[in-house]
Amino acid sequence: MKKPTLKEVAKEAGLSVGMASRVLNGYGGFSEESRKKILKAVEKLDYRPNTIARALKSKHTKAIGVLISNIASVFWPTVVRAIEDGASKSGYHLVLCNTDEDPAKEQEYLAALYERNVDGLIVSPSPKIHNYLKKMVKGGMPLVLIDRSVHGLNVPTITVDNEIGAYKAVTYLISQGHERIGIITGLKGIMTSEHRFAGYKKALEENGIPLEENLIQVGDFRRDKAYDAVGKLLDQKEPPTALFVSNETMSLGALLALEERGVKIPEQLSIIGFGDPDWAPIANPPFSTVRQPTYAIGTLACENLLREIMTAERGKIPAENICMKPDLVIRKSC
Amino acid sequence: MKKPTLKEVAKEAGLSVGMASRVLNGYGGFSEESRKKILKAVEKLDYRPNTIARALKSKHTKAIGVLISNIASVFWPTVVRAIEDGASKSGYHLVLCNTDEDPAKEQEYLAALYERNVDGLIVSPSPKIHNYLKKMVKGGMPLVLIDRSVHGLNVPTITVDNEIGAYKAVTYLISQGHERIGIITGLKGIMTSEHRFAGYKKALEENGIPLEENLIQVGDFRRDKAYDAVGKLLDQKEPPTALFVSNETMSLGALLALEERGVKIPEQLSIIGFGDPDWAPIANPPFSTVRQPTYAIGTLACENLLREIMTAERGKIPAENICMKPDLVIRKSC
DNA sequence: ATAAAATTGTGAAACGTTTTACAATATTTT
DNA sequence: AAAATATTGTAAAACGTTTCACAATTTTAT
Repeated sequence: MKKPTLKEVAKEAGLSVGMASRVLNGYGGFSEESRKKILKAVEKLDYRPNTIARALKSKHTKAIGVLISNIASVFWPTVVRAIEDGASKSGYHLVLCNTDEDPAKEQEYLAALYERNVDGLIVSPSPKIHNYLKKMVKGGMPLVLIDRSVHGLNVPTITVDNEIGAYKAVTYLISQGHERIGIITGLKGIMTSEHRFAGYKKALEENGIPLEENLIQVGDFRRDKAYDAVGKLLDQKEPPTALFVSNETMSLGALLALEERGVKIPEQLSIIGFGDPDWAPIANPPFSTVRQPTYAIGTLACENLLREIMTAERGKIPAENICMKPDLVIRKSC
Repeated sequence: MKKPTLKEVAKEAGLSVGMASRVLNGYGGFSEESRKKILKAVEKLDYRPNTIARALKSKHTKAIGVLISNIASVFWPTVVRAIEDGASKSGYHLVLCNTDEDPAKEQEYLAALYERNVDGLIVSPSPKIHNYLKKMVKGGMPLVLIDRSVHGLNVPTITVDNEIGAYKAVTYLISQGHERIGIITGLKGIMTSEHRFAGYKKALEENGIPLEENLIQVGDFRRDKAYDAVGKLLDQKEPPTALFVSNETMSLGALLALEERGVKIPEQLSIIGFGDPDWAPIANPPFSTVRQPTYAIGTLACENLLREIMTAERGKIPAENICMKPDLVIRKSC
């Protein structure tokens, strides 16, 4: 019923606790004979080390905290899966937290994970309150930023070149002859949104197309907002002939709105979205996107974090900053 | 740099460690005066309790393990999100594990989580090796099963009535005049697959339609297998006029194959899938499905687990067995 | 055979809490 | 004013490991 302890193992084997610990951790000296005795006792009692006690003494928990906005939102499941794959290979566990872009929630989770003594953190930071994050880094907590960087925080950061991605997409639309190109942006203040918008702007500018206020709809990464935005875009006197949407979830909302209004794609409106969800090929019509290497992002984040954790001289190594280039996947929606 | 300990707090406040602990946990007697002293010291040193030490003594970690097949596969992100929402409300953290339906992985994770002293487990069990799970339950580990039940394991179980769901779907197809109805099943040996197949069978039987071997394609829940299955189905002399697909991921594969072959839906082939992914409304054509209440499943699982954890007389309460009824969502693919 | 070195083992301290038993002090009752 | 009771506080024992200092024993070198 009760978990056997090392003490009981030692007793069963007729040896001391220290000895048992040594054998089990293959550290220090012991004879072949006592090794066998201990192992036999372990077997007999079905002993399992108590990670808690170990952590208390050894200072590491083999757990890493993952803070993202929402696991139920496209992009993240794959990233988290990649992180978990990497972590479990090295015997680490994932503690998953959803912040919903809410700085208060983020801080709460950070504090809790700190109390929990996780060995490191992979965080997609919310727009505000990075002070606490900085404090943790200063306090020696290994940290890797993912999807968004934080100014003044010198830690490994895995991002996607959002500007390039958006730029490529909009440039492609322009090359197809479009001049009135709408955009549904992401949540204001969030780095990815800003960069994607910057890419949009740059593409227009380079082609001498003036920015037009009412072609710019501010979204919030959620489906319904994009759905509404499409309405506003289309109900104008001079509606856009093409549309760039800033993330997968909003692409869904936009397509839904267009479907309902019976808008012919790409005849009446061309559309391209940031993020390449698995449904893109079977959308109506097959949906053109900017694809980010989701799994790779997770893998890199995990690798970098584990390296941080392992490295004794933490902080001395200049933080690597990895920016992945997204690809254009042209299907039939433009 | 170093985390301050309770000892240091006590020293700063000029009181004993025991006193500090009492104040912080609001337990036992202490004067208003010493309360203030302790609180001031906590403030000053920015003290944070060490969860590890607390867990070692108090025997609970405020962590729950979640074992699912794959977080990157539809259905699970929402379920996990729901679980996390429920857990965090009560101060619990989630340790996320992907088993890939692999009994070996499952067992490994279970053992690790046991060593980690999680307070409870939410598990979607893989097809084999439930012995270990049973052992853990006997050992007093609170457990809630999700999506699949295990014979002989008397614990709360949250499932979907897969048979009814499939039955409804296939019955609907029959009502539309179809007689040659194909199925792409899930992975053999997994309860959900079997039940969905049973529903398919039952619907056919009730309508006097004989089961036809070559209309039954065994899938594995993965996209590519479904893609191939569609090929095999369509290349027959007498291809089916309707198709039932056993999960969301495979629906994607099937639709992709149909799209590539230029099969007109629903004119040439009607199709309906188990599981209602968010892309269903914008598929080509809008995709009819059997919808399961994903978020609710997660919420219920979490509620039941927390109840198990809280309940002192664990095991005495007869385990609740919740079976949710899925709905048919008819769109335009049939 | 003795000294030196290497090996194998023991016991106890430490990790940071919670909690129990009990001591000291203050308050009430007679 | 003394005895009984209630209130605050302390000190120390747990929790289950790891690890350090050292004791006991064996092996090797002289």
